[in-house]
Amino acid sequence: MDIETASKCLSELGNPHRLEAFRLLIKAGPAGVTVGEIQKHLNIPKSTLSHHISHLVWAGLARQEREGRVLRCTANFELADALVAYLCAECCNGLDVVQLDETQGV
Amino acid sequence: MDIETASKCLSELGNPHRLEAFRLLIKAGPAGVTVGEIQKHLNIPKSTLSHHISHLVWAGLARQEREGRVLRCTANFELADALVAYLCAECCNGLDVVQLDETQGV
DNA sequence: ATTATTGTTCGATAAGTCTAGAATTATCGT
DNA sequence: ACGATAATTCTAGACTTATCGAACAATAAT
Repeated sequence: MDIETASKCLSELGNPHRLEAFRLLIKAGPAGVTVGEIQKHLNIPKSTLSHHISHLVWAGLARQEREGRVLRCTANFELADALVAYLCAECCNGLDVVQLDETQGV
Repeated sequence: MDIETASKCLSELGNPHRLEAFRLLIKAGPAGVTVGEIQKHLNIPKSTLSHHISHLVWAGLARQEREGRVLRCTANFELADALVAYLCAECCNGLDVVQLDETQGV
C-alpha cells in the first residue's frame, strides 16, 4: 500500500454516504448486499447511490456482480485490511489491539 | 467515534498532501514538526500548505502552537487512534494484529 | 527602527464533487 | 412481445476544494 492508494481510498471513504455503504458491505461479509438493499438503508435516490457505489468500485474498495436483475455488491476485504494496516503502520502511534479496544469510546 | 466524525477525518486524510503531512506529524511524535519542516518534505507553496494544515486542524487531527517565529504542529494521537479503532471495528473483517502485520505488503 | 524570518490570510481561477430527475439498459415473468 | 423491476448513465446546476501569488501579521535579530 503506497500513499497514493491510501489517500485515494481514504478520500472515497470520506463521504458519509459512501462510508455507511462500505460499512454495510463489510458487515455483510462475502455474501454482499444488493444495490437495492443498500438504498433501503441509506434512503437516497438511486442515481445518487449509483454514483457513490461507482466511486467505491473505482477505488477498488467494492465489486459488483450481476445476479439476474439485481447487482450484488461486495467489499474488497483485502484492500480494506491493507488500508487499516497502512494507517496502523504509518499514521498511528505504535498502536496495538489492546489500545484499539480501549479507545473505542473516544 | 460516530460515522460523521469518521468520514470527516477520512475526508481530510484523503488528500495526498494532507496524508503525507499527517504521517510526518505522527512519526514526529509529541515533539511535533514546524510548518517549515513540513514544507521541506512536501515541497509545495507556503500558502497551499497552510491551507492543508488548517484543514487538519479543523478536523481536530492536528494542533498548532507558536514557538517564537515558528509554528509547531503536533498530531492528535488520540483521534488518530480512535479513527483506526473505528475502522477496525466497523469497516474491517474482524481483523487482529497478526493479520494486520501479515497484510502490510498487500 | 529596520530588516529578515515564519506563516497566515486574501483573492482569483481552475477543477472536482454532490445531488437528483429523466432517459436508458438489462433481466425476468407472463 | 410486453410490462415490471433493478440499476446505470446522462445531464446540469449548486456547491466545494485545490492551488498559488501577493499582501499582511508576528516575532526575532541587528
